[in-house]
Amino acid sequence: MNIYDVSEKAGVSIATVSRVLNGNPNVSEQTKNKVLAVMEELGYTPNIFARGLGLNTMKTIGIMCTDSSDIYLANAVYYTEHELRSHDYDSILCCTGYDLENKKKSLELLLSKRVDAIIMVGSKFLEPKLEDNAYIIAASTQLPIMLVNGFLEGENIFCTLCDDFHAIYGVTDKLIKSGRHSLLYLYTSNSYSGARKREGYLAALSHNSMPVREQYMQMCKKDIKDARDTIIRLHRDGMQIDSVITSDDSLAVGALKFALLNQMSVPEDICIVGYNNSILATCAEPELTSIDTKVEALCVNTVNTLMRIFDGYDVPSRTMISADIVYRKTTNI
Amino acid sequence: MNIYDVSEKAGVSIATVSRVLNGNPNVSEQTKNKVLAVMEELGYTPNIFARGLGLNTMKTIGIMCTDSSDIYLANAVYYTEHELRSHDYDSILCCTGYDLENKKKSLELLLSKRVDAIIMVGSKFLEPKLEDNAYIIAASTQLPIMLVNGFLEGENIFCTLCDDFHAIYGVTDKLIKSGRHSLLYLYTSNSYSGARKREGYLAALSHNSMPVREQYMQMCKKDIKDARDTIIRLHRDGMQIDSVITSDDSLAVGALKFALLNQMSVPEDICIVGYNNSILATCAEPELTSIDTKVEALCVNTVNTLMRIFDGYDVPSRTMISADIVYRKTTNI
DNA sequence: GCGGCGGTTGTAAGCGCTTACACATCTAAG
DNA sequence: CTTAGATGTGTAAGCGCTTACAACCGCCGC
Repeated sequence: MNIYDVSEKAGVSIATVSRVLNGNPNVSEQTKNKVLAVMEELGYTPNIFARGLGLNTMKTIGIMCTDSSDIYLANAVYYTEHELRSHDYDSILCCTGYDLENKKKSLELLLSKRVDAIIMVGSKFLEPKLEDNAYIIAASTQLPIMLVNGFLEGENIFCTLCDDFHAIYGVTDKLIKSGRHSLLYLYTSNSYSGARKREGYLAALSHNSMPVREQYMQMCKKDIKDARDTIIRLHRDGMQIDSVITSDDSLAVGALKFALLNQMSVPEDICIVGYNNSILATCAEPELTSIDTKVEALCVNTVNTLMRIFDGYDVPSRTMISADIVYRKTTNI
Repeated sequence: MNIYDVSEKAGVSIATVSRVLNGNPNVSEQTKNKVLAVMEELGYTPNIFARGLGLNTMKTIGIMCTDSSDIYLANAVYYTEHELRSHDYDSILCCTGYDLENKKKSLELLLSKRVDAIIMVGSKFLEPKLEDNAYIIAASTQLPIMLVNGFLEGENIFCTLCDDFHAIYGVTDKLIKSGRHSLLYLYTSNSYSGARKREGYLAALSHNSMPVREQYMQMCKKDIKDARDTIIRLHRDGMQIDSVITSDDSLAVGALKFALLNQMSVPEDICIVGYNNSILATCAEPELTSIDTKVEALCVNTVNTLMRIFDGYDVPSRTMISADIVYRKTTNI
């Protein structure tokens, strides 16, 4: 079943059929209808490979995601895919994991699939090798590389960022102003976005003339138990803690478990702030104050920027979207 | 940059280059190495479209998922993608939503992409129209349709199911045996898997000679608050409840919130059982007893079955994987 | 009556790859 | 020494589509 079958049955040439297929205006209304009718009748579907061969594009975008089972990233993938589809683009999903070698392989795979652009979700972008990779792609192909909440500078690299700095700055500042002075910052990774959050925390301390104490910035796994145990350990070592600011809701839940074990009341004895405003925030008891990072807006902007690039417009290489603080029961600020 | 450039530079014919590309054994070690060296030097990447044109396959599987932002489905997509990749297949992700018209469009899109099979995740499979669609595909193409925890009968339709019946039967039975007699079953949808769970609940009642009371089977949205409010309403109307069995962890969390509001102690006054053993189960306080539905095993089995189909083996059209009850703090059975 | 001009359609040359078949070598058995 | 068979390589015909170019038609103005 190919274009010849259609052309034969419709009594026209394959060129005409192809024109109808591509919405070329140089076809009389009459012929067009006839061809369309035959296509319908035969249930004809154009062969995407042949088409791609000629056009050398497949209207397909590669999505690289470190871990699509992560709640936050799953949402990002979902919204990205959704928005792409509304623009008539498909996506090939590539879950790379955090291993650099795998990322590189995924990148090559997407390139070999002749995707029209690559959207990266959840990469850390502080790893020199990955930077190299992104640079190499951007340089060797004209492929736009879109980073969702990541940052790299480069010819064809475009970033849509959440304003993590001001989000963390905002809550930290409010907590301090409300009288808190032992603020633990618990984070999971040294990603670009992670670095911005950390800066926000530090800036708030500094603007309030509070000392920076290294042990009050602790890294742990993105895991409820690991977060809980980290705080338990710190507490046992005598650390005073009246607030926990985290880089992910799961850590905040860990903090909540710690408070429960120690019979500390939340938010009186200890304030807890989550991040990403995921379902964990409303699942927790009491419900978590959390930062809404506007995943959907981030993804929509990323895709729209990409579409503008395809259309030949100049676009800013960097867009910042501000986050919201969602106040719930784990703070009284 | 194409196969001709490589063949010329290597001083061989394009056929030889193609053979090297495809691992055809009829190439001398010497020539092969020369060709590989030239490819490397030129940074040659075969054009996937041309390849697809010749082979009429792209080693790509379409994944249809109703909502990849759902925790359970995100996991399923993740494992499926992962397993496919380990078999050297790519996936095109299509989030269809629950609208039938969209599902149909997604189906057509995947077909037009010439995917080699379709894996459906999270479809309800009780909707007549969708069945029709699946039947049409299965009949009109030779495309295998793989259902992850869904059930349809048809020529090229293969299902990997979680044994939801025995999972729910098991907990319900244990609860009854431990003395509970007012067991509320809270569920979200009338999917195939949902129907099996319900049957499990009913069977357990019946085997313990307990009456079936319609109002003890309640449907609500997959949403913490909606579940909570549903139970609050029932309770206010005077319903006795000493156990809540749910079809999703989020509903169980809702039940937990109800218990908290009513100062009922868990599990003494009320036992609560979740489903899917998601992160919500360990996020909740107390942690939820939940059913581990073995998503990974389900997905791995689905992909492996597909690979066997591709290799020409006969495979069962239906595989059942048993679920585990993970005992935590919301039950004392 | 003729050239020219839109509008419409057809012809044929790719796009980059796979692969059946043909052909050339070389080996080993008869 | 011949020859069947194994082994390695090349030729060329697709795969189904796009599109530049050519060709045709009817119609206009001169």
